[in-house]
Amino acid sequence: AALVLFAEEGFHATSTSKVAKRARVSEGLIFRHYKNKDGLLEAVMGVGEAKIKSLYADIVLETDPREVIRKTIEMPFDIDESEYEFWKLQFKLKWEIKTYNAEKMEPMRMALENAFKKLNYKDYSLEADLMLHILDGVASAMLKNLVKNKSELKSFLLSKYNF
Amino acid sequence: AALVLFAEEGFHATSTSKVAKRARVSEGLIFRHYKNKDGLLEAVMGVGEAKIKSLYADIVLETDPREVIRKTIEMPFDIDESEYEFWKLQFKLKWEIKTYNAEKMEPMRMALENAFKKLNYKDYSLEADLMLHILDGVASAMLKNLVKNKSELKSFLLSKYNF
Amino acid sequence: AALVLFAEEGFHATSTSKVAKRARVSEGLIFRHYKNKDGLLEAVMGVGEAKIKSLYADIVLETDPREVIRKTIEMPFDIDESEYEFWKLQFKLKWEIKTYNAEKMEPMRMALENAFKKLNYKDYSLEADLMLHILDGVASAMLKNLVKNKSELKSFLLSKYNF
Amino acid sequence: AALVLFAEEGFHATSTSKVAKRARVSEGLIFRHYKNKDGLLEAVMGVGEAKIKSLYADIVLETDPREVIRKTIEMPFDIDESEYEFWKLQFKLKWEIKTYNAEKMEPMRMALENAFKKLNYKDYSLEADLMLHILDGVASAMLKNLVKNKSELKSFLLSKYNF
DNA sequence: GATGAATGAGTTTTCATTCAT
DNA sequence: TATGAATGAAAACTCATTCAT
Repeated sequence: AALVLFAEEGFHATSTSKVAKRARVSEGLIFRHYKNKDGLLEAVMGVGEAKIKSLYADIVLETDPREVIRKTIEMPFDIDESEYEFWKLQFKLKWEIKTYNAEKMEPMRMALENAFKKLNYKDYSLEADLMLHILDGVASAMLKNLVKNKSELKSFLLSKYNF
Repeated sequence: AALVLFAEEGFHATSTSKVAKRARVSEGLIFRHYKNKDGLLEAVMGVGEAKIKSLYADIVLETDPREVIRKTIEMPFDIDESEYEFWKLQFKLKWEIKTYNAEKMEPMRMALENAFKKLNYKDYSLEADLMLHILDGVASAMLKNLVKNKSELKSFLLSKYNF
Repeated sequence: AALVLFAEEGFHATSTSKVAKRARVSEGLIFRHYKNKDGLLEAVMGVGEAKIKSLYADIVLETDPREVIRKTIEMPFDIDESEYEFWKLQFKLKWEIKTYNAEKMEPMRMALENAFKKLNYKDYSLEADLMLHILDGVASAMLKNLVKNKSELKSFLLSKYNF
Repeated sequence: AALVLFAEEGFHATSTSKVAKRARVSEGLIFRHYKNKDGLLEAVMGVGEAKIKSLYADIVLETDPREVIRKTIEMPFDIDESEYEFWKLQFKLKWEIKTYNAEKMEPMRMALENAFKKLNYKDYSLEADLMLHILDGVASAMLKNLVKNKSELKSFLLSKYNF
């Protein structure tokens, strides 16, 4: 319940009472389980952390450089719409919470850089950066429901990298 | 003051009393001028609206297609750091506020689409979309201070479009 | 403006800003003229005082006892509907304001008592009291728009006292 | 606590903080239980509603017409002084609150009308109306402590209706 | 494990009042 | 005489959090 509400309205705009009502439990129970509203947020983000890591793992462990790039591009398009709320929250929090750590991305960046290097891209480091920015932009747009035809955009992006 | 604080902490996390203190006025004055906390937000966004429109105008009125693309790419890099707070707010609000309208972008998109068309890009419409997504991603990263070397990234992006 | 609003919404529920807006003057002006919100109330009531006194005068100065009673009964029915707001305020204030003095009524009561005495009513003092209570009740009902047919009620009341 | 204070000072002149202090609870609790200050008022009035209904019931269900009239006249005099605050509030609210419904009185009026009819009063409807106005006036005066000798007034009134 | 009554500090908002112009 | 910007205190209301049960 917290996940959905935090995603919909934002962390600060969501009261614990709202969360409790939506979850159909007493407000007190939240604090019994999570100590804090912040604790609740951490728990919600913890679930995310795991999800994100498993997503990245598939890419980071990939050895074929072409596959690294393909999988990276496909990643945002593979998110099931049922998980949009969850991801919306993640993206929102990157703006809302000071303590949101950017280092989470680092392994991904390294994997990408490596892939571009192996494929003899000149500015492999910049290529990696740019790709992450692109995917951030694309994912943002999709989560805000601003992309009408996703598969079209996906094919287009892939074609840009010779797929 | 509201602009800075809303950008720093988010709209909901900023109390009107904080705004008043920062602005060195009484809290009451805020409500005399803006009626609501929401009214204050609207006013702050109104300033933004104007700024954005004038920025877009330069691009939308440009006739040379190559120039349209160059100017578009350069736009996020031309933002003065003193204006980062303002833009951070705009980007944050796109997530936080339900009523934030996406149609603001439409003229820009049309200008880009046209430019790509004139330059004989096959998927001109998708090219326009993608460019906007890229710039959204790049700008986001810059506002979050995640880009170390901006000019390098700028050149790199320009080179991708043959500049 | 104050009169109307105080009557409609009550003294405490009416803000000076509302009064100013309705009167189409600045809020400051109210305080220039009346010093206080209480001062404004006093001024409004002062107008009332005069009105009431002149109404009473006609009865108190009447020498014919029958006429005293007739005039007293007719008094609430003779109020023009345009003055209802004013009287509503007076009645409201009797409940709302601690300092509302009941002695205002005393001359009237004396006049009535005297009249009943002259007409050989046994309990002339109680007759006077009762008549004032009746008229208070009747006037209240009329001001609250609870009386459909006023002239009928008036005739009925008069007939009770042999008119 | 709210009942007493609303009665003493009026609804609008009583702050929720005053009510909380008097009730020796936190201010927040008021809003937890009643949602609004208006909600609190409604609750207070709800208690009144019940009280009033039970009072009326005794009269409305009475079959002997003489008894109906006697009981009606006696009603305001039977109010215990400990309940004056409560009734003061009811009377005050009739002026202060727009939504105060007059239909509450209707059953009483019908009972009275019927009684007068059975007793062959010519203008039975007007007699009923008048009696209610009288009692309203008498009760008002008593609640404002304007009646010195209540039992005297009561006997006097009863005698007027041949008791 | 779960509830719900209760709290205190804080938030938004209102309002009477002041004051320079 | 009149305005309107400004204020400070208080009002209504919210909310994270505690605690006895």
